[in-house]
Amino acid sequence: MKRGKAKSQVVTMRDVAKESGFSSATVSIVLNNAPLARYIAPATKERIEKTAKRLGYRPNVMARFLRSQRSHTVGVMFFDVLDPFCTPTLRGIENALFSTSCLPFFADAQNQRNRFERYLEMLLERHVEALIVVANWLFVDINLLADLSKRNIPVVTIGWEVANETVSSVMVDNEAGARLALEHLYLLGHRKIAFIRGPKAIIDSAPRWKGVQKFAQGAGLEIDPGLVAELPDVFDTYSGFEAGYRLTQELLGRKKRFTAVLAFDDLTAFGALRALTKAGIKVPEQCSVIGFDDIAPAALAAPALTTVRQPLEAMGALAVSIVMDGINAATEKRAAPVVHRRSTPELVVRESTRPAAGRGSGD
Amino acid sequence: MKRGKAKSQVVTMRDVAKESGFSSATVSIVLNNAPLARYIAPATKERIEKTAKRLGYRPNVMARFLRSQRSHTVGVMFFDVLDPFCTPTLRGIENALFSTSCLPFFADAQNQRNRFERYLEMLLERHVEALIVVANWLFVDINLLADLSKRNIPVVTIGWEVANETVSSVMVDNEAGARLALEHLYLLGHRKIAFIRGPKAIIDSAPRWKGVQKFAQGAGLEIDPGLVAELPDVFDTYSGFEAGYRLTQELLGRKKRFTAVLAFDDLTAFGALRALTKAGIKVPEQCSVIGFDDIAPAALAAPALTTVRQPLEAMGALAVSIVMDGINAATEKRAAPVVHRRSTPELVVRESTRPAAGRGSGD
DNA sequence: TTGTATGCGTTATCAA
DNA sequence: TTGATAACGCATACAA
Repeated sequence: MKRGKAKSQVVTMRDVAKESGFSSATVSIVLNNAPLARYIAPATKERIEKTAKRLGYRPNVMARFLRSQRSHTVGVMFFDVLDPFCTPTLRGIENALFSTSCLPFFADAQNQRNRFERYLEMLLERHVEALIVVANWLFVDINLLADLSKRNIPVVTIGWEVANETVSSVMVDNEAGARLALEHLYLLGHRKIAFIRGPKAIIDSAPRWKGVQKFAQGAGLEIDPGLVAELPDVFDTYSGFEAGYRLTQELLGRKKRFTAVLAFDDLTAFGALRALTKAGIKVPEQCSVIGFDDIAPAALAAPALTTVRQPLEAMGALAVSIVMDGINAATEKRAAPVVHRRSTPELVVRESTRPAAGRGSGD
Repeated sequence: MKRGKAKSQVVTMRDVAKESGFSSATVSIVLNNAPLARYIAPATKERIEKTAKRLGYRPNVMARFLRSQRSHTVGVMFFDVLDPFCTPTLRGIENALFSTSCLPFFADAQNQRNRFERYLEMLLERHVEALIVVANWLFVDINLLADLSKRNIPVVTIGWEVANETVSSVMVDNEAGARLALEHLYLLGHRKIAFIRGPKAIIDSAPRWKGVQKFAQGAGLEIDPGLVAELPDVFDTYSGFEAGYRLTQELLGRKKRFTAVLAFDDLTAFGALRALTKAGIKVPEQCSVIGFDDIAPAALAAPALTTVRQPLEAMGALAVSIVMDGINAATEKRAAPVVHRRSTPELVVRESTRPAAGRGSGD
């Protein structure tokens, strides 16, 4: 009944229609520049557009969804957004999404499975057109994600790969990255190198170690098992730091000389850095340290950390382009191809590495 | 016409109605546990609920919005999400929002005014029920936000305050924080202290400096103008680091002794740390450094940074509770109160500060 | 070149 | 205790 203007500050299409003197069908056609707009008189168009602007009309995405079945919305789910890995990835996703006029829903599982599931539910209730999962370690039932794909909702994971035929993924080329890191140390003359391997449960660990082994083999570098440590499978956000610290102390305790540490990731490297510093060993003068990831603190540390950079922003953008392809495929009733992309890591040389001390320690 | 079951994997309420043999009205009443559900036969309820579960029915939030005018969605807008200030804040927001079953849209202005405006537009099109703005420095036309408030969309800013009667805000008590920092140095015996003040354009700068001055006055500590530097008004994400580095070098160049540096924020402190290290001055042995914010890298640095902690997660949660009050007020047609909250900072003592060197440098 | 009518998935009002 | 029906804001098929 009473359409009180008291309540409704929101301008609807009907308001524009009434005000401009045309039907809402015409208004719809004009404002959306639909195919039929070809046949609308220019004067009409102009009048409608002007009143729309004057009234401050804004299309209602939700009402539109009811007809078009398009929500112009995607879900972005993090396993743990506090992981420094996530922020640049998020930036990359946001940036790429911006030009598609899709808006992302933000969800953070906080490494809890039930939160993950609840968020999946909420995302589904809101009919996201795609889902991007930024993953680090938590293990989620693959079927949950596969279910989405079956509903024709494209899913892509970043930093984690599902052994599954229905979910796309974007990961850095871990093997190449590890090779880059070791090669760097090798070219600086380091031969006694300590390694802190990643936890078994993390998917990146194996390929990184493989990269190390392959390079070592090719270069004739011997990996001393006495200089190899491995991170345990515990996953608080910053556990890598603590563990890196502890393992480096332990390595130091073994009384085997080493002139460089190759850490699983930057967090571990920071832990190593602190342990070395505490032990009175100067980095990089007496020992070099190299990390992996290039998270923000790497550039801030003193000494600034040499590391292998994951192109996280680009990976985020890549993920967006993959799901967008999927959305377009779905719209055109084509099957969305599932792809697994590998991005190329890059060596970033800063201050924590330098040529192996001539004589003095090594050899 | 043909309602092909080929396409629609989505279960609607009508599907549940058809399958259970009741009308969709009844289904709606039961599934929402509406007041009328009191009068529905238990057997009916059970049957409906079972079929709903069996079919995997999920309410469509958008369709629901059309009737209820509630989108169960809020906007979270960042000026620059790469600022380390943002991540914990985001976590706090997300965490508090989770229990309200509102889902946040993520928007990042990347410090660009036009992006900010475009996102505002997109958020409005999606009928967010509230807006939380996580701000650091960019200056946005206040009226844009005030407009939202006028539409009964509650707005709260975190880390930035609008000189305006319609937008709520949450900030740390900068004055108290600065006092905490200086007091810490003072109690450690430092008397020759260098200061790096914040940029004029940042709202936090003035109150922090006021806190410093007040404490100095109260304690009879002299602030040597020759030991005071000020960050310039440039705002790339990490410009504070560079500037802190440069200004510390300059301070060092003035040849005036100082035994501690009180930096505007952690980024600046990291810059100072590096400059000191480069100059061969050991921290904290020869010079203490204190920051402000307690961003993640502070705990990772070697030495770990002593700083004043902003309770960012709590601030995010507080912002959520403010807008939720606003939403509830709007629902009940009450006026939403505008509030300005100050959160209490906390001193975090780590490794970068220690008692002033007995003799040797100071005095 | 433009208008009318219908339906998208829900919920609220009214009848039965 | 339950079922028709209308309406939310929009876009399309069809009519004019």
